[in-house]
Amino acid sequence: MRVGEGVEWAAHVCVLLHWLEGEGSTPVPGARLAGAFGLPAAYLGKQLQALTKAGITISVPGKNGGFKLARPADTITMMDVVAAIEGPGDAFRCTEIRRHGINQSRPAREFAQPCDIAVIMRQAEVAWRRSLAATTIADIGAGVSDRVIQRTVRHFAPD
Amino acid sequence: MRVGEGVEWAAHVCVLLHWLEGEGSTPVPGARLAGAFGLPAAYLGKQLQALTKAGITISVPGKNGGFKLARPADTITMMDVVAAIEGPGDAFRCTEIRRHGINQSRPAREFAQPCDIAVIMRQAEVAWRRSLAATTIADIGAGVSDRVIQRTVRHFAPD
DNA sequence: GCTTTCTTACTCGGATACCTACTGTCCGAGTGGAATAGG
DNA sequence: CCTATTCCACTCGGACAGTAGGTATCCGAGTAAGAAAGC
Repeated sequence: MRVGEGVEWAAHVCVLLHWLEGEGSTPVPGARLAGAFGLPAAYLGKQLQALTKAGITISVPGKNGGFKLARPADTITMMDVVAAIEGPGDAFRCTEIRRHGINQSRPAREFAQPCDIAVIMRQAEVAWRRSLAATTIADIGAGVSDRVIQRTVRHFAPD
Repeated sequence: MRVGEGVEWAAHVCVLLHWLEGEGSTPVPGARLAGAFGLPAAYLGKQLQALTKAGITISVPGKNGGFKLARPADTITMMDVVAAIEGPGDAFRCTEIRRHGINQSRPAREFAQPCDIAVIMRQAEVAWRRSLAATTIADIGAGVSDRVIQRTVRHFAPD
């Protein structure tokens, strides 16, 4: 089991976009975001596409275009970001192997209630999701000192 | 994010081995276990190897050999099984991208405390692990009727 | 000086290769039991 | 009849391909700003 690298990238990007947003703020180009973290711009673009499709960011085309958060940072949870990048499917997928082999000729109604193992795996996944949903993008930067944030923002100030 | 199919197989196998164990019970060959669930025997063998390395099962070589649980089923948690198959590594791995890009020339001591995003991802993973560790192999079969278990055991009775 | 048009540079978006890791398979080493030959 | 030996069938174990999904890259469509020309 492994979560893709894109999740880390997307989360950092969302936090950065949150720091940069304000009155009359302009969208931030994907290449600029990539430069901020030393990431390959082309591939980060793919993740930004996913965030946009999920309604987390908005993409603005054309000159002076770029990306910005689609809604307030305190309404975007880490779960939203993870789901946007990793996809909606569950991590564990029951293939109902209990029905194969020696039980393949059994009537389907004997398997009416879900497989216990699948239930347990699902419960664990729900716990994981709940934990991620408890934190928003706005929460994440809370522990970072204002000076560090200001220094970061200054890097993106118009020349 | 996705958990390998082997986890489902390993869990079912452990439950089955639990049902089959008893006074003077003989080890169950891997091919027999595979047949019970209609799985490819060769590949299931790979998972059984992992379970054995993790100390969950014991492998007995030679004629009348096979696999059996290494310890009481109520001391084997689902977390143990998942860790044995998926490996010990964390699902989320922080690559510290905050240090790259515009911050690459900053002194290391500015990043002394861990990245907030990594902390959140880790917390979620701990919740997942806790949930899995709360259920043992012995618990899983509890909801299954004795008749179904007896029927399954009979399939493995000596000819 | 103002408006309209055109050019241009910059942006995202999807289509296209690459590569790791999971999935699947095979054959050899080792072991225990059973048959057999000898005492 | 009992015992030691040999053989053999059965088991696991690690080494070897195949494939799906994540990683990385590129080039084209679209847009808005700005320059330039006309009124």
